[in-house]
Amino acid sequence: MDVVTELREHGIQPSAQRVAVGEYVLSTTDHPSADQVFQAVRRRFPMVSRATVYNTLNLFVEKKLLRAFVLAPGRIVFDPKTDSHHHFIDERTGEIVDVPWDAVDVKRVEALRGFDVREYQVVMHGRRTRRH
Amino acid sequence: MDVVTELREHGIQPSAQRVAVGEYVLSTTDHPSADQVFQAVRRRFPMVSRATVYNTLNLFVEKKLLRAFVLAPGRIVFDPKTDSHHHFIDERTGEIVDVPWDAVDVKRVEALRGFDVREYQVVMHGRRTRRH
DNA sequence: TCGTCTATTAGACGCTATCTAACTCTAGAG
DNA sequence: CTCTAGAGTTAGATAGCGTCTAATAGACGA
Repeated sequence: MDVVTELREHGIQPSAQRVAVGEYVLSTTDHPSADQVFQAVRRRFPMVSRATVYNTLNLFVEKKLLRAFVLAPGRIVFDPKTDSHHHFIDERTGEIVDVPWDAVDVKRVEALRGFDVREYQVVMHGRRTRRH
Repeated sequence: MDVVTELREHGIQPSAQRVAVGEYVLSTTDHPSADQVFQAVRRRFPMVSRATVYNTLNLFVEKKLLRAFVLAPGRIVFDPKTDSHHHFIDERTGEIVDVPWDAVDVKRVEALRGFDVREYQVVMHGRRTRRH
C-alpha cells in the first residue's frame, strides 16, 4: 500500500519527512533502532533532523503503525509488523527475528488471576542454526 | 542464606561494597534498575561509587547470582530469582511482577525450526486487577 | 614487611533520547 | 489571492544511563 495512504488512514498528516521515514521503516524487516532509521533517511534527505525522526517514530507508534520493542538499554527498535508475533534474539549477533504467532503454543495467559493481560509475546534467546 | 556465603559459593570475593549491594539486590522483589540499587546502597554507605555498583551488578550477572532483563526503555532491571519465570508489566505504573513458570503453558518452543532456543519467557503487558 | 594483584573511587566520556525556541510550511477563512 | 493560526521541522542544548580511565586503597601470599 501507498505510504501516503497508509499515513492518512491512521490519522497522520503526510509531510515529506514523515513519508521518507515511513518508506524506510514500514518496509524493513531489520528491526532498526531510531538512530539507524535516522541515518538511513538522511542518506536520501540530508537535511532531515534527528528530532523529526524521533518525533515521527513516536507518532507512528502512538498511531499504531509501528510497535516499539525494547532490546537493550538505551536501544528501542521498531517493528512494522503490527500483527501479533514473537521474537527470537540471537545471542551472538544481536539479530532479532520475527517468529510467527502460530509457531508456538501459549495457553492459559488470559486466565491469570489478578492480571488483565492486554497483550503478550514470547521472547526467546539462543542461536540461529540456519537461515529461513 | 548469608550473603557472604552466597558470594563465596559463586566465586566472588566478598568485599564490604559487594556485600552491601548483595544485601539489597538479592532480597528484593522490586526489579530495581542499576541506579535504584545505587541510591539504595548509598543510603547506608554514602561513600560507595556509581562505578562500583555497576561493576558489582555486572559481576553478579556474570556469576549467575542475578539475571538482567531489559523490559522497559532505557532500563536494565535486575532480578534475584534465577529460576525460570515470566514477567508481567503494568502499563500504568511500569511495575514489573514475576509470574510463576507454571502459571502459563508454552509448548513447541524447543521444536522451532532453525533456532536453538537456550531460554525463553513470556512478557505480558496489561493491568493488574488486584494485589497478590 | 614487601610486592603484586584486586577492588574502589571520582570524574570524564559516549551514546541515546528528549526538550527548547526559533523557523518554515500548510490549510482554511475571508 | 492573501492572511493567519496551527502544525511541522530544525539545530543545538540538555538529561539520563552506563562505561571507561587513571589514580588510590586494600588484601593476601611469599
